[in-house]
Amino acid sequence: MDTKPALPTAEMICFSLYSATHAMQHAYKPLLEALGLTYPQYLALVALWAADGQTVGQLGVALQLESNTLTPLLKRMEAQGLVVRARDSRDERQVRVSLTDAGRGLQARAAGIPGCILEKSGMSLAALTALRDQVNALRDQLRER
Amino acid sequence: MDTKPALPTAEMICFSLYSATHAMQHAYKPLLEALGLTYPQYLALVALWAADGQTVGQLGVALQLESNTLTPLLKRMEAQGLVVRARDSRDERQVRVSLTDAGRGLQARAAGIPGCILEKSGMSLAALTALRDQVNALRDQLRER
DNA sequence: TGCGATTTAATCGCGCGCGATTTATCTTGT
DNA sequence: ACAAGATAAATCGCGCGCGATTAAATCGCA
Repeated sequence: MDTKPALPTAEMICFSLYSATHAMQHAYKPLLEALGLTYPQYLALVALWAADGQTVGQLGVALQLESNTLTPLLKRMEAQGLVVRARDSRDERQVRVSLTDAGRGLQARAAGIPGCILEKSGMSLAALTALRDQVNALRDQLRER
Repeated sequence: MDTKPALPTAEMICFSLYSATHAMQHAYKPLLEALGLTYPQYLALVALWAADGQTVGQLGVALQLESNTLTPLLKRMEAQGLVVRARDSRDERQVRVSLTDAGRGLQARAAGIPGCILEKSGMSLAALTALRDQVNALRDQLRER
């Protein structure tokens, strides 16, 4: 009654990434919904905690997302009171995204998340770091052709 | 004017998978749209090429997706004439998904895709296989807790 | 200075993913 | 044989991702 996941070799790497990403988001979900966040929203907050007041474009570079994804996401975060979006007075084309007190305040409440995920992964920090570097190398290869 | 992607250590593994998955789908896109397929539709076809006539649930196991994702996806593929969906006469709860001639015919036209992706990845088959196994191990760890 | 080219966000449309619920069918225990 | 429970797929709502397009602001260069 079982289905062998008998996918060809090259497809399996893609499927691995695909399903591992879903599993990762699934692992984050209970931790994040306690904070009222989705996974991409959390990634945006992490980027803003590291550097507040970034433009939409800079966030796009950091998160590898376009404005067509970021604009509605940031609007929802603004509606939640986590960030403020404002045109840059020096260059009105750009929109700067700044944390509110509530947005900054979430950093402390989210402090335990990385450790919790690390534990769920069942891997050592060294192994995860090595894996990360390989996955990043693959991603960068794919991006530049 | 650049943004350092200065994300904390544990987040970076997740972000790696997240962005590598997007990069992978981006790499597949031009190859797949020549066939009129999306990436999840292609994965479903690959699974059906390996084993035709699977139920929605079996496909869900193979692709790690639920019926709430698969049903509309398969309906779109049926509308394109790639598959047929039919209730199993032995157990009317189940729906079997079978390839049409057109769906089977795509296999030949898609034969070059894995090699093309392999080339774009810039990695050896051995390296990709090793990476796949590590990513699968991480995914399985995350799934079972 | 002025006008076309470029840059930046925003908008639109569509296809996923998935939590939660619903409907139809089958199984089980008595 | 029948009701209670279990199982399979479908439905609903919402938040991404992203290709394509649009609108506004800035830049470049004659």
